[in-house]
Amino acid sequence: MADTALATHRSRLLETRCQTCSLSSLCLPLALELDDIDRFDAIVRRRAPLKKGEALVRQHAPFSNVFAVRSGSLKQVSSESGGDDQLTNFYLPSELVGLDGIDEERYPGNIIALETTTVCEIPFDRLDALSERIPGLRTQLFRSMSKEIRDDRQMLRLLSRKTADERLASFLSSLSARFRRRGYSAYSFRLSMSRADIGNYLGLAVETVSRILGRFQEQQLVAVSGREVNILDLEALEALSEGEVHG
Amino acid sequence: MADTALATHRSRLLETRCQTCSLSSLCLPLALELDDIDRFDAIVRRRAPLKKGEALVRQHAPFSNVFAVRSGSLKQVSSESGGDDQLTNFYLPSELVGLDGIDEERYPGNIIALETTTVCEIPFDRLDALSERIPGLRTQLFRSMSKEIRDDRQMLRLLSRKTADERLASFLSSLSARFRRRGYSAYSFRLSMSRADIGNYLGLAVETVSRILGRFQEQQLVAVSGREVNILDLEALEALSEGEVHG
DNA sequence: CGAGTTATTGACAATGCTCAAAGTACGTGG
DNA sequence: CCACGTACTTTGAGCATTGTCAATAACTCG
Repeated sequence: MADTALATHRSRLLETRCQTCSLSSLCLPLALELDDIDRFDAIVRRRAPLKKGEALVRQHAPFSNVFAVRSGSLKQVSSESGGDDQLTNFYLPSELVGLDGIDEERYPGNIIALETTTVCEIPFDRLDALSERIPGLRTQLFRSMSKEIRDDRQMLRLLSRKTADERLASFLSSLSARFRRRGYSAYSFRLSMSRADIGNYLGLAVETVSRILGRFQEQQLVAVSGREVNILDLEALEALSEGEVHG
Repeated sequence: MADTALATHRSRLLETRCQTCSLSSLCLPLALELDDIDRFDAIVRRRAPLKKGEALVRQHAPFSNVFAVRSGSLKQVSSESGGDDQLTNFYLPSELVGLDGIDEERYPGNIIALETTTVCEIPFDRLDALSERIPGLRTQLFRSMSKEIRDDRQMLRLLSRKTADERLASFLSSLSARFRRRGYSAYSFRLSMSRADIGNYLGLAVETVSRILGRFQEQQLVAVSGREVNILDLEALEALSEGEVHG
């Protein structure tokens, strides 16, 4: 009995250690030595899964942790006075959440689970301290932030120059690439976000999202059924997303 | 003779040291002890001024330095295949340029001087190493990057939700605030960027920028003459930029 | 199974873009 | 210092893309 409990306990610990985590090659400790991974592991806190719709952090709450997504997905929504929300990001497994709160020491948006989602909680002050002793960790942190800036700049381009069709095509091919990178199918996946979320993120009305998805289907680019997506012609989508005309 | 040369040399050194720099309260070493400022100072390289239109860095060039603007201003322009450029940022004195190149080890855009501009060049590997020994410097670096992410998210909101009028109003009041923070007039300044640059940045056609600036003038919000701007009603501009209707 | 949310579809309107042309500022060289 | 060429800015007219409003259809989950 005690043996079984212990075994269960140990296996639970094991499955929640960075070294055995399937995301280790994508996540923050990706470049670390074994010893360093252990040190990093020691400051990480595992959390109970979030249910769909639950908030991981609330806008304006004091900043103290960053989070790495283990499974599921989240959205970040910033509300301004006037009730118009802006969805600024979707987060998938291995991605780091909360880095935009460092500066003002508050989280700049609500982070909401789109489905059942588990995250690792990483106290930022300890991460910062550890990054002093582990240069590789510091590098990785700088890289994550730098990448986030670059991604946002891509998004600026999307919002300022792309047509509605190009935006949807970008969105789908980018999701496809992100899933592929994580070992999932690049051609067949389920959207965890609503059409309204997609529209909000892409700067389009829900109706436009719906219409264009319909059109893509007619054009045999994708097969969409509710939130289930099958990509039929990834190349064409990618071309479209870069503004190349299609026949 | 030798004395004079030495004196000149020393004074030139003095005027280009962080401790005597008028931007020290806004720039990277803002929170450091005197000793640490000296250590930071030692890795900073001063550069000959850039002339208007000159490139500080070219897109895709290998990343090695970040830069702090000392005087003047710059724009960042990313070109994608297909010749459509996206202007992603304007940089004013004390701001840090190049942080978005860390991740890919290439600069993601051309950085072009909008007028005669001087910058401090900071080798990133040395900055990184120094940030190991000076926690306050590391904190400041994280903050700068975090702020850049937050600013970009604000920009996403602007591009995805704001009307052309709101965008221009945001642009002007944001510039006003940035000048004020740097000790310049918040009400009277000269735009170093062209209407085309503004339009590109805000996701608008040049013609729209011109028309709306004209309308703002009719409405007595600003007085614009070429690139010279006088803000007549900052409150109204700020209200407008948040989408509040105006009479 | 039914209430509420989410998605689709249609008709119409508006904001901002494109194209075109003229006017103005700028800077370079004579 | 002025003249000229170039680049930048303004203004007008028509139009396209996408948003808004409205109604219906399809899920989702107690």
